[in-house]
Amino acid sequence: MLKIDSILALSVADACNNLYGSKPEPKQISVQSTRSEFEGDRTVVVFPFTRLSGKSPELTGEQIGMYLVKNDDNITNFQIVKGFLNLSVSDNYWAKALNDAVAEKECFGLQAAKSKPQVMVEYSSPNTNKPLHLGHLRNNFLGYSVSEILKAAGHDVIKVQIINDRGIHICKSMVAWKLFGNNETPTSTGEKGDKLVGRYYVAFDKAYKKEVAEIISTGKDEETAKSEAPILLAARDLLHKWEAGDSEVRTLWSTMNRWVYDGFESTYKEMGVDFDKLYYESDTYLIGKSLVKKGLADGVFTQREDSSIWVDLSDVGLDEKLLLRKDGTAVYMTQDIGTAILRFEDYPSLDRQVYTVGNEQEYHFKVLFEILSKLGFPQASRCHHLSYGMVELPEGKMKSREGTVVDADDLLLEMRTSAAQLASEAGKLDNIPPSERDNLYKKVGYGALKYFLLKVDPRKSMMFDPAGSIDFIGNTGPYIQFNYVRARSVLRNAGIEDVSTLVTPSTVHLDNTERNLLMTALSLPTIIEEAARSYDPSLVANLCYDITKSYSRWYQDHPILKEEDSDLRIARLALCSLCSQAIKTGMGLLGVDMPENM
RNA sequence: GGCCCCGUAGUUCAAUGGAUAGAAUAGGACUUUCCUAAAGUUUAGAUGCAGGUUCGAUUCCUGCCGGGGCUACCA
Repeated sequence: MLKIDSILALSVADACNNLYGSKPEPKQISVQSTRSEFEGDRTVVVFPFTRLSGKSPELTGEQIGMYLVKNDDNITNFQIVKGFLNLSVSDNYWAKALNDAVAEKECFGLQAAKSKPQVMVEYSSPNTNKPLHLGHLRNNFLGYSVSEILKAAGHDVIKVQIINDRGIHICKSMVAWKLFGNNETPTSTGEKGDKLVGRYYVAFDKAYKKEVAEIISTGKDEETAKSEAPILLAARDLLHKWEAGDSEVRTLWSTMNRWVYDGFESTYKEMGVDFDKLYYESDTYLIGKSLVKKGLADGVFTQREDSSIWVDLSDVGLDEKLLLRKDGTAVYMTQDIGTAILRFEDYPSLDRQVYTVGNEQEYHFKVLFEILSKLGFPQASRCHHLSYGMVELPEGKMKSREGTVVDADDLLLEMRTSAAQLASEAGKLDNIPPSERDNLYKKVGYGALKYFLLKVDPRKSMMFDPAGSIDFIGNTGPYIQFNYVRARSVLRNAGIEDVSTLVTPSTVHLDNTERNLLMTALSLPTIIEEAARSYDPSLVANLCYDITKSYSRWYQDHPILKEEDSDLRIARLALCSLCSQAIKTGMGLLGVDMPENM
């Protein structure tokens, strides 16, 4: 929806009112881009107005078209094709639209900061026993991008994650490290902390299975063997000591967690994502427990005879859900209630929370939001589960047991080296000072990866083929970067310091290709709004591609610097500036850095 | 069994109920004395099946077929 479309919608409503005595419903007025094979810029679908006119679509279009040309200065001409009214918009209007957008410079497309409600976006929230993998990359890029998009749309955004730092799984790594670790540390081995701890988690599993097999071979059944394996008992013992606050256990726990956090931190830094605040499960699960007990006292929850506590959601079409075990220990939901409410207390003006979590947890979040609602939080109805699909490999889901997990650090490294290799093969390195090369490889390699993961509708599961690697040509991040670089190069060669000096005279006539390019670039503000409303970065990614594709086609046969008509030259430089700015802003919202040379 | 999501060119992705369903890639044919060829031009190729709603359906409704997920006192 462009500005011109809102103007046209009003004019069309006027036309109907004057011609037929009543206005159509706003949503019946549909304005879209005119298909390139027809003359005109914007197209109004006239079918909905035939009810008002009582005439054929052609005749109705004819009458509205004539009215518009006569009464709206922006419209110079019209044509009817079937039930479609194709309108030609004046050169004057396009020149002004171009000038207005260029004058906004880097603010084009953005709304005033913090002009809309405060939103919290949670993303990442990994398990501290496993290094980050491809699925986390989608999660992180998505959460980061949605945060940036919400900011661009005017929201005050707080980026957070919940760190799952407590429970039996952590104790397993701790046991294994105590048994087999020989006091290794990330410093002593030179290994990333998350990888080191992940290795001991695997070591636990291996030792556990071995013990289970041994017990079974002595004649016991599998069930018994699984619950009696000494290493598991040792892990449980650690958990009890942890909960009792045993200082030795707590020290080891915080030491090993520190290793993991440091490892994650370096990966986050590499990915270019960040957080404003971190929440730890070890801090929130007790809050959750007390809130559940309070809810019980307030009559929101119910207690069974075995003393377990439940919430009954059958009134909203869901089931009963356990909130506290009969032994009084917390479940996942307990902690999430505690975390959510703690956040509302931490940020009193928080309008809603957005949870970036895989789609297998849709039910969980439905339940969580219902519970928050029952507890009297009006924000609950605006909370949103940003539910995304899995990243699948050609052979199916990633499975750590089968060793098909695509490690995040490995993939980032691979993207960097592929970018380096391609740059060198294409002979691009002469333009790039050696000191800037690594930085460029990151921009291009990570740009390819982020764009690849974000251009797909988040809700859909997507395919990644490790053997095929991610492209750098075609509909890719580097394609967009490359055209940005060319556009920037033109502006540099033209010696344009301040783009707001590029004022296109109102008499300049832009051809079809140019007007289409302009219209595409001008849709950035609306697309950002839509993307914010639907929590969908793919809309922004697709627009960046559309602009780039149009730009690249146009660039091919429209000289800019060599254009002799000085007014037209200014208009083209302005277009060049607007497109490069729109692309840079859009890609920035995806977390993709744009190089100035490549 | 119940509930939810998804089926579009060989492949990976698009398409507020609108015109002849768009791209990319892989295949065929081309373009470089010209602002960065990681580019551009051109050719060929798809809505799972069957109904319904209406001026018009990839989109909305029903059934079927196929794929995935959820349905734990796991996280």
